Amino acid sequence: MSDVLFFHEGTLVTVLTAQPIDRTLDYKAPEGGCFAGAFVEVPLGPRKVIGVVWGAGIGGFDLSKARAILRVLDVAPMRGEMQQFLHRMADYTLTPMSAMLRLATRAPGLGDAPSMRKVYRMGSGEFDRKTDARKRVLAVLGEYGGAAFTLGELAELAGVTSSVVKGLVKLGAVVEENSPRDLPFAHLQADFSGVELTKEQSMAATALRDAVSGEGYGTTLLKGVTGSGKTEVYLEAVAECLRKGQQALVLLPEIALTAEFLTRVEARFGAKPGEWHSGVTMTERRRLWKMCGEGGVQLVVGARSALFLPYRDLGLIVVDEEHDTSYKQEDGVLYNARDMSVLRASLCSAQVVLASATPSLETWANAEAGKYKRVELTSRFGAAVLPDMQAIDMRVQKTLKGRWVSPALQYAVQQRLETKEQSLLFINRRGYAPTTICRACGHQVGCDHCDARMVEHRFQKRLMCHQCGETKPIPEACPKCEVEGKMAPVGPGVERLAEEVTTLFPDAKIAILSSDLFGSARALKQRIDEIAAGGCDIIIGTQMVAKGHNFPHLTLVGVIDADLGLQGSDLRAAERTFQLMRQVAGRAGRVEKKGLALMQTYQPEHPVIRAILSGDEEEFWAAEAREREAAGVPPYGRMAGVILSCPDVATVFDLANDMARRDGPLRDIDAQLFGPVAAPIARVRGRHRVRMLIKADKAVPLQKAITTWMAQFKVPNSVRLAIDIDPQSFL
DNA sequence: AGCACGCCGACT
DNA sequence: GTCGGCGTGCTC
Repeated sequence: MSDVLFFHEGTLVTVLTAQPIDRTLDYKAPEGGCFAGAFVEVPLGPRKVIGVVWGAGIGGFDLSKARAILRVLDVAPMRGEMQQFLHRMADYTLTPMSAMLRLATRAPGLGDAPSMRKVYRMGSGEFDRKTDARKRVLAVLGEYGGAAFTLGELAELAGVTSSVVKGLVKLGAVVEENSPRDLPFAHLQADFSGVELTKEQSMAATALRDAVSGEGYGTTLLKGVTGSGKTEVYLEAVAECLRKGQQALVLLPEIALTAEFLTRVEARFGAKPGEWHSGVTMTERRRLWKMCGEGGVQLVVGARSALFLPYRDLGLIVVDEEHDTSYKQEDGVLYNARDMSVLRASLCSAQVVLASATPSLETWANAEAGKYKRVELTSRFGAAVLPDMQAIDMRVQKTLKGRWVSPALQYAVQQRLETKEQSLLFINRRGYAPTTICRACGHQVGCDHCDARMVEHRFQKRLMCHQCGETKPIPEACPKCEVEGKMAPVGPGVERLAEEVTTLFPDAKIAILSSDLFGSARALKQRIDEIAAGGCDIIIGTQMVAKGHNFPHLTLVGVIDADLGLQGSDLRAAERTFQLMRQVAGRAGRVEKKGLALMQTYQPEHPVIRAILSGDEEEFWAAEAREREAAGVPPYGRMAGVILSCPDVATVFDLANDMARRDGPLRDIDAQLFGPVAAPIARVRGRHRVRMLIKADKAVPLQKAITTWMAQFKVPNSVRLAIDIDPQSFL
């Protein structure tokens, strides 16, 4: 830290706060001075806010207005590389720095005094009445050496009530002391337990270890089919990082997957890592945030926002299931955690491992171009092999109206029931039916606040809007023509499929896995564990079943509608369908039985369906790449979305049209502007939404041109504007 | 984000 | 005459 700027008391420094002010403000350094990067409390108007000393003061205002920094907070200062990361990411995503700082300080009570709690350890006092309970307490304390426990922990371990411990404190046999609540995490041992790796796995592990033990930045694509042991392999890279004394970060796409992952980490390294996601308590978050900066945590497992923790010495970032769309933040700051991981690693000379069975085209192309190394796992663990994959041609299958399971699929499920094996039926639609229509007048029930259809959720006996979450009762009479008893569900949903399956197989035990049927991640995890243990015959699930859950008794996967998403104007639809179908199919036959994956489709000759069935993934990616390159779209061109929303239609369209007319700065870099058009769902929560799309060559300064372009317009208060660099969907 | 300042409608 | 509506602008 010797090269970090120091400011003596009274010198002018500039401070970045998380307030939405698009510049830093100057303050006088406090008593005792401060370093650049220090977290400080500063006065702002009548309030006190938290900020970071960003550098030397800028001046250019009435210096008599400069106020002094109130105090320097007792947390590790922000490192230069973190400041740089926030800056670079702000420039890339066109996000104000204040919003970036908000991302980087998402821990509560940073300014609070270190919170203390009472702990209990062995004392030296002697006493006469050695009851059984008292002996047990002393035995526990003796067994763990000089360790200290909280009252609850100690009482539970000794099997006594807390009053026994308190009694011993009075006698002096146990001492009570204050200890900071924010303690370092348990030490992880890189070599706690070895794992047996196959030859292929150990070669992959060696490649990753070598990358980590070397100096400098690098990214590796770890491509492995489902069940090939990707996790075991990248945990070896984590182990190498721990041996070097550096910190590691593993990003997971969904918090439902963290519980299982934590167990695996504990088995491999002998202790639990730090955990970071929306379900973690405030106190634990603050502890982890502080320990990241002090080096008191070696491994963090978390959701995308874990990328903004203040690591002291980050050596490795693993992005598991790197293709997963949930890495793209779609509200607030718009960023892709996978891309930003690469940026962060390049600024702190760390390694990145992007793990996936079905990489995104961006990552595939970067590996092809030699920007990323590529390590591959081709064989599945143990005796399991990839399932047979077949299409069921729905044009020739006789399926009744309002029914979705074809005779061929029904037969395959029946066979599994007879041999007591599990089947999974996949449908990517929540609820009972996607639309509710009046058979008398054709009216479809829509949401009052959005231009979206209401989806029937029979389970909850309500209609729900999947845009804003609004629900209303299922109407008896048509809201439009008032004819009674003519409201009918149209199309399939996971609940309706379950109903059909119940009639087809009345004796089978059926489980539904849909994200909206579970209140908490824990409840969901418990249900998944029951199912994995063989607690049902047929699983019916939505997208969530595709993500990394292991069902060892599963030998059949049936995809109800493999065509979903194949048509439409979304450039990534083919890629996403391919990834989803591969992931779902990969669930079948994980242990010793070969699995079967059946896909119901109306277009079995579609290139994507053919690529999935043939298993020739490289050809699929190469073909997709050729098409995107010809069209000049990502990853061979750049795109940015502009989304405007406002309660008033006229205001938002007027502004958008004006923006489209005055597109000089965009033309200067030969970028094309498309739109404005109403967004696919033109009204959400009562706000009218308009979209524009900018398409540019890969090498042009797109962000700079957009900034110049935007500077021309005064955006009314009622209009919300978001720029989405590298949008996931172009609709 | 807050919180001030400031300029127009229905009330004691 | 004044209380208060929330549009606009500032915070070192």
